[in-house]
Amino acid sequence: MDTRERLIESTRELLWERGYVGTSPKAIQQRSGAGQGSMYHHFHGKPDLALAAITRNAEEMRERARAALDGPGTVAGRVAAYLRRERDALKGCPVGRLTQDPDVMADPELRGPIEETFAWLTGTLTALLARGRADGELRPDLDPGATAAALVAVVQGGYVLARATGSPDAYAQAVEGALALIRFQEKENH
Amino acid sequence: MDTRERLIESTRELLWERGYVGTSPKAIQQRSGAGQGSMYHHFHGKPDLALAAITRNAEEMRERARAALDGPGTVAGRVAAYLRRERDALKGCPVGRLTQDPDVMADPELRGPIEETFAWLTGTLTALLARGRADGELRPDLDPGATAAALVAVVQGGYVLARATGSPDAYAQAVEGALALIRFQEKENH
DNA sequence: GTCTATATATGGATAGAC
DNA sequence: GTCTATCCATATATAGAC
Repeated sequence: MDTRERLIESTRELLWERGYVGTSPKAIQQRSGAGQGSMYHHFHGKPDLALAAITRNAEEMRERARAALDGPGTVAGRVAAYLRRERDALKGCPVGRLTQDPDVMADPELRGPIEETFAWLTGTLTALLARGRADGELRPDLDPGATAAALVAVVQGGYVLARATGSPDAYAQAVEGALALIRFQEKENH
Repeated sequence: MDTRERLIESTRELLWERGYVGTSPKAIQQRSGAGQGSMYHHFHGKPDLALAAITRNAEEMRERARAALDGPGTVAGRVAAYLRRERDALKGCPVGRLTQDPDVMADPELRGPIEETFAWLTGTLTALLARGRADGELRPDLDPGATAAALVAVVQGGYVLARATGSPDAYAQAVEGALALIRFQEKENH
């Protein structure tokens, strides 16, 4: 991995662990093994480097979600696969956590990938649920948009609970609670 | 309001807006109108002052939740009242946002009130749902603990969605999606 | 491309006068 | 209780040598 790449990867990790305000250029240099001059040669500064890191975190999150949601099985099964996907719940969501970062949200460039990612995710889930409803797998009165928003929120909130309690179990419990509720939206004899 | 009180209130706001790492002593002094010496006279330092502010944020959050959950009506109605309670969704949760703050979570003292608050909240909701089930209002196969976790997660995740999209509507949508699912847990002729 | 030197502001606090 | 002075480390760069 070349220097530029190591800088991006180190920044990705640090943004995930400590957020934008909590991540200093010095910390990035130490983790990546790159020197001061090296970092400022490859990037204009902290915001520039952060943009590269955030963009990549967002892409990876979409890729992982797509993999679970595009899988085989029923709509309800794919939603379950997505929610139960292996996650390090205590680390939280690398994209969602940035919504709490005032300096990130204040900068339209940095904020962009975050906004897009959540729009894409809820949109994709909405379309999937709508298809399940059209196919007769799900109840006709289910609201795809609201349900999708609730599901994405359960994931994001599940991370908060896991961190608050110090245990990944809290995430799992929230997810299982949501899936149990979804179960009643599946029509009996489909 | 005396100086000590203004310091706590200003810190509460700043922790809410910018988190712990993003809040400097100088910013606290400016917002509260207190001088350097004044702040260090009343508190030993940033962590000490933050503890007072976090404790108060946690107490207020419990108080507000209790007010909605202890209200009149059915169990499902009280849950709905809690979820729909007036909130500034774009500001996020003053307690939940701190779970993303590495320096807060690393300090057992600062972390304490956060852990307690979420334990209390999910516990209270669990008990309420269990009562609804025992009373025959809710389906007998509903899992109170998992459902409570899912509901708390929807609230916390709803804040994330609101901030990510820049609109409080995202919060409202997630909440309504969850409430629609809960509706199917109510028994027909109770 | 990488390194070292240098620079200004801020973070977070202590000391002592009033 | 509050104010001013002072302190050392870190944040966030820029400049220029190699």
